[in-house]
Amino acid sequence: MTETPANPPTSWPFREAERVAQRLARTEKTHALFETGYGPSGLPHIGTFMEVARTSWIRLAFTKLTGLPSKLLAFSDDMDGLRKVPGNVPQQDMLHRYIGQPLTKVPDPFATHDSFGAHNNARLRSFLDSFGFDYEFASSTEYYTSGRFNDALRAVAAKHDVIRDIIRPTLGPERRANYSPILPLHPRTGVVMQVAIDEVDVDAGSVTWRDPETGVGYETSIFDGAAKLQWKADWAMRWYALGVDYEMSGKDLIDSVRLSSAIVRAMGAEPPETFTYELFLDDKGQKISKSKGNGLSVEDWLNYAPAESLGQFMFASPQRAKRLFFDVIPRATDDYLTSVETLCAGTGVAEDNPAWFIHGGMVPNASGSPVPFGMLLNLASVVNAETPDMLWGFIRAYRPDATPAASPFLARLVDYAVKYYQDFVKPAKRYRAPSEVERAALEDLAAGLAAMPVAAEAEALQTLLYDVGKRHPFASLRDWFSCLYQVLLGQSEGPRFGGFIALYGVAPTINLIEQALSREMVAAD
RNA sequence: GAGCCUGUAGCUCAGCUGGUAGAGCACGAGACUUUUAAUCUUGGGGUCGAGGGUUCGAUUCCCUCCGGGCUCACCA
Repeated sequence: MTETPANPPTSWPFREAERVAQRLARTEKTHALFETGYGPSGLPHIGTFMEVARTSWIRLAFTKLTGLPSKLLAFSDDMDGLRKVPGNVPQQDMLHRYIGQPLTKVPDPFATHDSFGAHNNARLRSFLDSFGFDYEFASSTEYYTSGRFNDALRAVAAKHDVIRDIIRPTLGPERRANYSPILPLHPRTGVVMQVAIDEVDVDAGSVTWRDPETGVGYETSIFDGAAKLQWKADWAMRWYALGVDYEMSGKDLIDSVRLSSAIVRAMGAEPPETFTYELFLDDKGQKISKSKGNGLSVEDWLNYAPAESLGQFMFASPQRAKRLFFDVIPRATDDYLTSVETLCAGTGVAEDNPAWFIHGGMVPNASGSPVPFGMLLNLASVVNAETPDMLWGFIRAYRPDATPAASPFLARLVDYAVKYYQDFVKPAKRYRAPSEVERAALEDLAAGLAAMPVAAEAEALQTLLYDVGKRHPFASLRDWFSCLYQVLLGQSEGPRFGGFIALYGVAPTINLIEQALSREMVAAD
């Protein structure tokens, strides 16, 4: 039974799912296959997360829309030849000896898996698993060697020249001369050969070619992993063989999508629905690249905010070139909180709400926070939060009902806020050196604090501050408090200081004063 | 050369299927504070890049131009 809601969802995952639904209706399929692909060269990164998350949301929308079964296939191109040795792995010399061979033939430099490819596959899987994604892993090597691609490979061989002519115009003169969609593995060296194919025997399922270095001619089977396909043909063949219904990719692959689709059509099938997303930029508007190391890693993000906020960021405007750098984290987190709030309140169409997707189509019962993340970060900075406990002290003053038990999500945010403060705000602080008058007052304060009981009341501490300030020749008490913030906390403004000391501790505060005074001595030398 | 994104308040950006512009930060004022801050209330500020077109009506759709940026053209 299908309900027809008054306001059908219009969010992009539903628009995409609609296209998949129409494709299935056209092809009379009752099961949708979504694919995401991975280059074997790198480790999982933020783009990997993005692609799987977005595809999963479309899949969720598809399920909601049609009720039909579907699957997400995470396909690793692990048979690809090792092109160059990554600089950040051990055993460089060993790896250099395997250049050109399939990654699943290259020994694992970390010696934890059967091959480098297997190692990377395992990393990919544990990465995806850590987010709880629902997917089926596929290894290109396994698919090739098991013979699963054989029929499709024969179809490619049958259209060899057509496919070659589709790709050729897009190549430079050098590659154009020897291009073939079929790359035989060298029987002696195991290298994936990019050589001219002299002859294609469709019936035998073999190709003949010549080793350009030795001049020796070979006839190689195209089946069972004895050969693989060049990238664009490989993509097309995979779509064809598996019946992929949907795959998204970055705009850098626009041309590949076009050509691979053309190849599938040449083979007499319909290419999947595709979707092109924009690439991320860094804070200066430059493209994010793994090799440059700009931008942001998943680890970075998850260090300072919950995964839900990363999902929120990835949900918004997939076809827009968004800047992805550190400063977007707080906002994404608060955007997420807003999403949860409106979702729980039942405002708007649930299926258009990012939180609905992030929580797998469910309305979370208590994933919100009574205090926005931005405010927590601000507060952490203002009160120099060394520990979550300190932050909680101030939060309780503001929101008596907010406790870790009552707001578990807030508790997570508090931890993140403290970490964010410690790693980014605190190191950037500029501590001013005290003047002579201030120095004397601070020493006076330290002595006064030393005489206080360990568990001094905020009120008593405030009185002490007040007394010390009056005892010294400050133009106004305000100057005295400004001095405390600027010299002790490295900021122009701060919390009520008596309350701060009560939470921070008397002894640590004395330490703070001593540090400030000695810091100035060092600077004076 | 081919293609993509983008140009909305000082800054960073929201504005879904067209109906006289919104948020956060910043700035101004106020409240709470025996000092300050967080917080709260409130105010100012935009010819929505330019010019055409469709429409009763366009920031929102179409075209052109200008500006900003990216991608591909070796490999995947």
